Amino acid sequence: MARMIDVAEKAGVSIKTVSRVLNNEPHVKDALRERVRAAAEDVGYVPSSPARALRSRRSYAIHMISHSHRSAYVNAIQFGAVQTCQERGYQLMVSLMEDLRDMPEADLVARFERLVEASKPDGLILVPPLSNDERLYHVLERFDVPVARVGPNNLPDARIIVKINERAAARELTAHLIALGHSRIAFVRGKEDQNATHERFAGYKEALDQSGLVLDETLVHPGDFGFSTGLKAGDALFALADRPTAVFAANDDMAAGVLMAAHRLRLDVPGDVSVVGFDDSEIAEKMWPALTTVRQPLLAMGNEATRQLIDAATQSDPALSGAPNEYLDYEIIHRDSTGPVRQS
Amino acid sequence: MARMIDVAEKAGVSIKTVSRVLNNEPHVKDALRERVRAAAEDVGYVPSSPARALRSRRSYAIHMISHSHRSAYVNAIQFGAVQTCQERGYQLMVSLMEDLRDMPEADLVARFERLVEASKPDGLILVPPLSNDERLYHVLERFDVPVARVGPNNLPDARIIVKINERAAARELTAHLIALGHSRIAFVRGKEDQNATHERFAGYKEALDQSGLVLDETLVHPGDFGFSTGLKAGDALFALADRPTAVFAANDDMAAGVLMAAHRLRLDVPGDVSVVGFDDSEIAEKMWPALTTVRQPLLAMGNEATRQLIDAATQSDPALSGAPNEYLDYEIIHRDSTGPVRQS
DNA sequence: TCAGCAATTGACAACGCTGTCAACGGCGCG
DNA sequence: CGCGCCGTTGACAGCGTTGTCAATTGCTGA
Repeated sequence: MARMIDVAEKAGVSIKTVSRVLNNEPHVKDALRERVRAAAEDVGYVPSSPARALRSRRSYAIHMISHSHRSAYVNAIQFGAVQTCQERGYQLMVSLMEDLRDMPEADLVARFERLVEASKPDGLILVPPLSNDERLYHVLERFDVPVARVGPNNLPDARIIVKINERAAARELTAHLIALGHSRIAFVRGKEDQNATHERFAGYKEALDQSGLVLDETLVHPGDFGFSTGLKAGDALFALADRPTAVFAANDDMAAGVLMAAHRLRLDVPGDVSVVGFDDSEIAEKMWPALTTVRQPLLAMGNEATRQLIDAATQSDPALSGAPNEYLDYEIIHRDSTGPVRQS
Repeated sequence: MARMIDVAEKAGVSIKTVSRVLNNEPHVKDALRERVRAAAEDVGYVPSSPARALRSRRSYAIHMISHSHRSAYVNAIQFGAVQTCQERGYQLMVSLMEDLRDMPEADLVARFERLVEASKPDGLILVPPLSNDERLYHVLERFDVPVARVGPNNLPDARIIVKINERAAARELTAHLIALGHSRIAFVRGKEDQNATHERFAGYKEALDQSGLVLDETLVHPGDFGFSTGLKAGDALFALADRPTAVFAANDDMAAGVLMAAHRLRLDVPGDVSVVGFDDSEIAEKMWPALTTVRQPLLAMGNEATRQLIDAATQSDPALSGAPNEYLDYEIIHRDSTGPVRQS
């Protein structure tokens, strides 16, 4: 309701001075600065973001794009993103993007053109599997918008990446199982087009190698990160004559499926079989038994992605931005689904 | 990049005509309309939303505000909201709001002033517990912005409400337990400041009354909708000399806690005790045993809230809008956590 | 004391769009 | 045949802000 001119009149200055004060620009005497601030407070001034965006070509908005598949993982990242946006006076907008593989290149470009051109976000946040999509990567190269990618990533020269060392985490978690005496450790893979599947599997394999164990291909099962494929994998694995004593599911949802398969067969967890997951999503501690898993600092990842985007947008010099893309810390969460292998 | 004037030049018309065509306004000959559309397509025109918003005072954005506590419930509603926004060419922005009770009235007003004035959303979506907050209700009355509230609601004359009949659902679910032979049915309450707690409890009580059962206050336990209070309630209830044979937790997360308490005591579910929840959140089918619960059409609720807001913003005549606030359909989902009472 | 320069302040245009209103042309009707 | 009306189209202003640049002020140093 109140506009800049109202503040200007109240303070007895020009509207440009008000603009300067409210944007913390230099070249205003401190006394005047104070007077203007007081006036703004007085009339309850709130800047109009459309006007600002139109004139300054900065929208003070970050746009997060996720695959059209709900997940606690994405939810947590988004939550972190909103937090940081709010702290810094930014807005978070969210969009869904259906499966990219079914979309012709031209549509994809058009889609992003609309998205980027229309609302001119100051930054884009991409989450898996979008964050590691090669076509999308190339399409976005054409647009002049900073992009932050969350999750494991193997794209060339992608600027802002926020991730943990999934391979090391998987290695560590597998090593833990081995230390408990397990040698027949099954693995349930996730979606094959997601980098997480490969990183986590690689870590699993490295741990086996380091302990001199051989990878038994019959213990590796496909999956899609969904509960039902975990269930299916569990059914298959537990039907094996020589049952695994531990199962590493590439994420928590599939671990829940494995647990259910175990329960149905009246197998004791962790007595008969240990189960671990990955992500420490919300359900991990709510399962029976509570799941040993790898905690990803998803909130912090959302925070960090947003922070870096805002910094990039704020600093005029792009060379300044970019705290190097180091790994965030993960943590192995020990709960009740793992135990020493049973002496038989 | 391409502006309206570029389209206008390409089509050999004035920019106002282009505006008319792209906004589907009348008073343009069909032939010309086609020519303009083709030109727009040709130059890859994308309207600038800041400019539109500035001039027309419509932002084509919906703002969803949620409590700063992540939940699958809110996530699902938001998902529905984005879907509909995207279909209708709107943007969804999300905000967090910390606990209102700790906030002085003045701060609350200021907060919303900033939010509503700055980005001028075409509508606000409120989810529990915000959607039933009385102070917030009064604050929002002052602003000229349509508000949609999701979830059970007892505020006076609140315009757009999207909900299911929680009381009837709770009654039906309880009746189901009674039909299975249960008579000692415990209830775990949620947060006391949320309407859902009271509606669900009321339904539970009505079912007992209708079957001539008396409500045993020792079987009613407090909670806060969180897993850990469910666990605590379960511990307490199962320690009772005369244990309940069924537990109705006011939401799924608490039901998961009750289940864990049962498992720890080596109680068989549903053999020794039946457990039900409410919401059919994502974890319901992933628990052991899979949870019997009430499905809320959360996606549809998000869709509906958004649809009504957009309709209200689109139609100039406010009387036209507002399909009356009827209940959306719920569904009792029968899974494996309920069974007949054991003959002893 | 006064030129010269930096610090401060303001006037004005412009961002890209839509609302208002005027101009134009064709057509029905007297 | 001419008047007036309606359906089309366009010129122009203005939404609220920031960028550019000029004007003013205050201060330093010769």
